[in-house]
Amino acid sequence: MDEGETFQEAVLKLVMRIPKGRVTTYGRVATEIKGSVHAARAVGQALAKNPHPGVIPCHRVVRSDGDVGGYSGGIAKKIELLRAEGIEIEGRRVKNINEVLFQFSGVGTG
DNA sequence: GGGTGGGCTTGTA
DNA sequence: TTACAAGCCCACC
Repeated sequence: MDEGETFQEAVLKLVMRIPKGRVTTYGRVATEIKGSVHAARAVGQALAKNPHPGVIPCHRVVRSDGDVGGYSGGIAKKIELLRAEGIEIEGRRVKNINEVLFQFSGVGTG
């Protein structure tokens, strides 16, 4: 991330790059920024406190297990948003997580 | 200005 | 499936 950018900013910016109908995992974001999957917790913190709700598709971030994880507005809400994008959700997990899983690698277009 | 605790996680046994 | 441990950042005192 840029030196002037903070961890939170980096997370938000990265999540903003997630296209519609796609999702990513906390670990992916954490690895892209800190290179440590354990930073996933910090990623959740950044999203939980996203200063730009609506601009930051924090609902497109799920757990590596496919579970939608949590959501400040409610897990049910997160599921509804994902389904609204065409993502299949079963119970609290993404069925085609492997298909909608967005990868930052190879997206270096901008 | 310094120290501690909690959180939208992950991986292994 | 359940329980435990590791590492990261922000907020509070």
